[in-house]
Amino acid sequence: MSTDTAQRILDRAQDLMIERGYNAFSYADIAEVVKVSKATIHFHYASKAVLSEQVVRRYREGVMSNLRQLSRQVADAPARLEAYAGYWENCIRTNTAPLCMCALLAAEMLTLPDPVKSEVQAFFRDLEAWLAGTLDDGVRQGALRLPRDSALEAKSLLAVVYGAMLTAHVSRDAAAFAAVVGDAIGRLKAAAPTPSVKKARKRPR
Amino acid sequence: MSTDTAQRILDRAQDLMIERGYNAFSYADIAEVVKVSKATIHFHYASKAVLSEQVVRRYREGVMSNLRQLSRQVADAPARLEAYAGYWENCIRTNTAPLCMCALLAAEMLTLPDPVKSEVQAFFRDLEAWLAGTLDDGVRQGALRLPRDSALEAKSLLAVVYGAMLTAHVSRDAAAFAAVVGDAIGRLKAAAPTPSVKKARKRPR
DNA sequence: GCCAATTAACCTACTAGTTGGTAGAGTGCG
DNA sequence: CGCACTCTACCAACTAGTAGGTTAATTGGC
Repeated sequence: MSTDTAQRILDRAQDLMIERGYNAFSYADIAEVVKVSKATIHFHYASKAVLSEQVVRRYREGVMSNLRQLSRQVADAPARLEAYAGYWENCIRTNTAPLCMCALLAAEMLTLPDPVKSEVQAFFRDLEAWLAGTLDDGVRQGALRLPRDSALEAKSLLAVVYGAMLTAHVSRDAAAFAAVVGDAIGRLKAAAPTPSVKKARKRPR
Repeated sequence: MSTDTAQRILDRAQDLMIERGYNAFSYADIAEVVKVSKATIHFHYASKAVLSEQVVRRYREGVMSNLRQLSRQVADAPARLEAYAGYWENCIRTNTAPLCMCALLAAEMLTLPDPVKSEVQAFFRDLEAWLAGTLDDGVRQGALRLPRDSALEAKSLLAVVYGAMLTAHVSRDAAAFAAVVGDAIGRLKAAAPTPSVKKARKRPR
């Protein structure tokens, strides 16, 4: 079935882009693994730019969908941030994905085709907004205390997570990632802490 | 003169690697600008791996030399950190170098030749050590107060700087870099601040 | 229900251009 | 001379992308 082939091409392209970014993968790489000819890839995706754009768009939508789900499932804002950080710590530790695809693409920004560039920008815009929203939730819950406004704190947290991801990637040190990001989140917790496991009263909104 | 050609090749290779990283520049790109043939580049640098390794090594040595000089010239640790951050803020704002070359190479890590990989690792090792040293200086001077040990704080600061660099690069927003990094440094300043210019007593070790 | 036309999906074989790298022939200088 | 350096001319392998043809399923007219 065709849908299947198109999906499998997209899947493998994503794998390759997570591993190598934009400049270091080729149609031939995909063709080899998916067991189709390069022409088939061109049939489904007119150009490398189009294929890459769709990969990043789907990646972004997937991430944002997961984050929205996380927001629904974990009301407590600090716990939600820790779950987010924990996800990446796990990816790094198990080498599932040692780096967020968009961190890699961000570095390659100047060499990306415009549509891909836009998707990467959208990714960080959305992620930063989610972080800011979660920080606001935490303030409303009385579980977080922000030294600065949530917009700046979200930018800072985003920077810490992606910077820690990058440096941990270089030294292959998942523990360093966990320590740095854990510390950054811990700093935002309200001074009077919920003593570990005592669940904050669950309350809609 | 040959030295001159070799130098010019190295210079231009560095420019290209700062702009595009490892995977998106070619011998032809260099040859065109330096006005020599590709064969000449191969005469001076046997392979792309060797050339890149030397570029990164020189870059690293240059950066570390500048940082040591900064340590000598600016005794006050917070001011030293701010000078370091200010350097990058300027690079980003004026688009001199919108991203540290090693940030880009860190993202490309999995596709780098081994010798280049090692150089990138050495870069971050050295930079982190310099930051830790500066933080220690600040504590000794009474100008900084670290919530955690200097090794972890250095890792955190490194992550903030490189993460902010990456995200600012995506959104082309030097102000965001300055705000995030400035905040991170500000947080480390001792609660009772030296009122701006009062120099801490200079004391060897 | 049957046959012709169309279409989606895929192929092989190719293009033009680029990649890193090499061979070997100058060139100019001490 | 011999040596350091640079060149032209080439290579095989790879790049994204194209041309043109082959299936097999789907559609529409009768």
